Amino acid sequence: MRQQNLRVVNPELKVAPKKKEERPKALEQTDFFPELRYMGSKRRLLPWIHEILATLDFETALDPFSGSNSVSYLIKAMDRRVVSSDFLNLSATLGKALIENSSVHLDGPAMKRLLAEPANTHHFIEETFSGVFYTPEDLKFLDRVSCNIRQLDDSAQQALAMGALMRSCVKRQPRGVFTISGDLSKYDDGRRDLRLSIEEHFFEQVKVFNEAVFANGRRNKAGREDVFKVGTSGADLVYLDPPYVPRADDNCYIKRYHFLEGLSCYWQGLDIDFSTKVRKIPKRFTPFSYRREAVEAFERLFQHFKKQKIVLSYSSNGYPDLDQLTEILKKTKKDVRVFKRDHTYHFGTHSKVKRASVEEYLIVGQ
DNA sequence: ATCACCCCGTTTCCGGTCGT
DNA sequence: ACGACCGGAAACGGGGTGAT
Repeated sequence: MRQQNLRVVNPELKVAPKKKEERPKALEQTDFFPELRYMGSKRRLLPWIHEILATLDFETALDPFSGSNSVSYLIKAMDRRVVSSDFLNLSATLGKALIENSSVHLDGPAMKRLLAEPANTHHFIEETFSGVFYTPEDLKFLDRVSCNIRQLDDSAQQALAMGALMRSCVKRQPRGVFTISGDLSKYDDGRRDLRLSIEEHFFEQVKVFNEAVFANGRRNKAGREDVFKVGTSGADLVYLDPPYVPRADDNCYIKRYHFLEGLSCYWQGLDIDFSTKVRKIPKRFTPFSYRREAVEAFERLFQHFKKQKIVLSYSSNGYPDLDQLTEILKKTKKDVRVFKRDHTYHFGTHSKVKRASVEEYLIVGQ
């Protein structure tokens, strides 16, 4: 405890607690959300998104680009029914653990089974990623737990354990992306997360995921659907956070998170490209990644959700630009409003390099 | 209360190939 | 020639923490 805290202060005079009381309950719950270091994550924007969602009348929300599931988590915390989906299995897994699951935890018996030495151990991860990521002990541990996860009876427990395992892997990496490999000692700045083994992380992350589980009195769902195949019946709002075409770059999530996507299904049915240094899996197609197809993709997207209120998350970095997007949205929605907010990246790159200041948008159409 | 030091993010850059 | 695409990696300052 700090010295200053020992000073006697009249609690009535303190201002800070008053502020705390004013913070919405839903946002308090989002403090428990286990963030991945995920590209495009809206976690820091959750208070702003909450503010705008709170003005809208809806009972059931779709989140078909769920990603890290942070916005689904927020909407669940706002006591609405949530249907979360993504075309990545890692996102669907996080959704099953934190959105669909309301009550299941990883208890003692489950942990015992997860950590047991399996009868017939597979060595796929150890054999494939030796010298690429992690230590041999870490890789052996990943093989062991991966095998044991599939032996659990409860699918929510499986998802929770996989979520904890994925977050352990992310924390053990010096950067949030799986594009750097080999000798990563130059990135070692002494931080605690790099000193812990994946096994040590796993124990911590199981606790974190257990504490993140909550119920909101609704039957929430999480799945892995293409956005154009997501069912819309019964939903009155859709939150859309599609990948966007960057100005001069790509937005491929597989290239950054291939390891987590593979891990989430133990690379079942996935082809590994051994010509790549980091053992990548094939990129998955989405029209939102291509300049040629993005405009048409948005037209189809808005058409697909023509009966729902649309809340579209977007940034000034993207193509097509805000004006084009609002014009497209006006084809299916009478009332289109744009909320803007400056987004300063807390971390990141190249302050010497000139770049357009980024504005985040929420475009609401109803 | 101040300040040095530690932690750590994630977009953007770079150099290359491919397709037209 | 040109832009799209791809694999891979760098950047550097904000914010937290603990010692003083």
